[in-house]
Amino acid sequence: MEAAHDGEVLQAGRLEVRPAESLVLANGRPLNLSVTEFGLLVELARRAERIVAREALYAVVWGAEMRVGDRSVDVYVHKLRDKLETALPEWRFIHTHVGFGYRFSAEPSQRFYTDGTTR
Amino acid sequence: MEAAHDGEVLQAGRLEVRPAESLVLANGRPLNLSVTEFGLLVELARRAERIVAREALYAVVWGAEMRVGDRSVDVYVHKLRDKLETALPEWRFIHTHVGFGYRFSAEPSQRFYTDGTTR
DNA sequence: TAGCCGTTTCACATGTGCTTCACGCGGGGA
DNA sequence: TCCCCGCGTGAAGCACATGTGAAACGGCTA
Repeated sequence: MEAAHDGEVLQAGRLEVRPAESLVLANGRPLNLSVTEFGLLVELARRAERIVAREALYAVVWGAEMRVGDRSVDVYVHKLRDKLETALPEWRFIHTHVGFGYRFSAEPSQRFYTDGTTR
Repeated sequence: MEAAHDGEVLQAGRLEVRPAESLVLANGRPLNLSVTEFGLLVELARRAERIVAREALYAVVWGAEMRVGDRSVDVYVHKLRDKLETALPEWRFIHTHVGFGYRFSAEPSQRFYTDGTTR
């Protein structure tokens, strides 16, 4: 069945998502997310390491077909990145694949420069 | 079994809840709560660190299904916060998760400002 | 009966979320 | 080079959720 996610715990780095409890922990501390933000994060995390199209995310989180030109997913990805960045600055979780969609994956947030250094 | 709470003692910071004795201690001093206030606090404390929906709280404390638009839980959360704040100003116990419900957890009542200081 | 206490309900204040828009930037193709 | 398209980002406007004080109500007791 589709909804057998009771004890489901999605982990990525120091991020822990518990769909059944509507709870997200960063470093063990609860994150304050809106219902939509939470839904989007859950669906992204469930599809970790895979690229998910905006239309697919919209369909499952908003429960409707995405209209052309609708930027809601983009906006909410931005909100999520904000909060995740604040809670866990050392990691990046949501990666853009231009023309395809987003991919969830915990990766160190190193900033590389042309000279090869990290600052 | 569900009701084996005889010697149950719920502790959170300097707050101690003893359901079997209908007693709540703050800094060792008994708190004066009404029956409903006490019931709500017990159920919140039993579910510490988890988000509990208003409907769930109403069901277990009032023993009935919550009607849409009923604000009782909100009002009693407010009453509880009042009394807890008076007794233990340094701690915050009941946290709101907009759209989801309340979460019980003893957390220092620090006020953070944009400049990063605590006043 | 008057008064107290706890509960419920209500109205208003405040806070937060959702959608949409506008602008900017950067890469790729004409 | 210029233009177009996709995406990042901040903000405005409205809707909704929650906080809060007080009135209304009912049972109990002095």
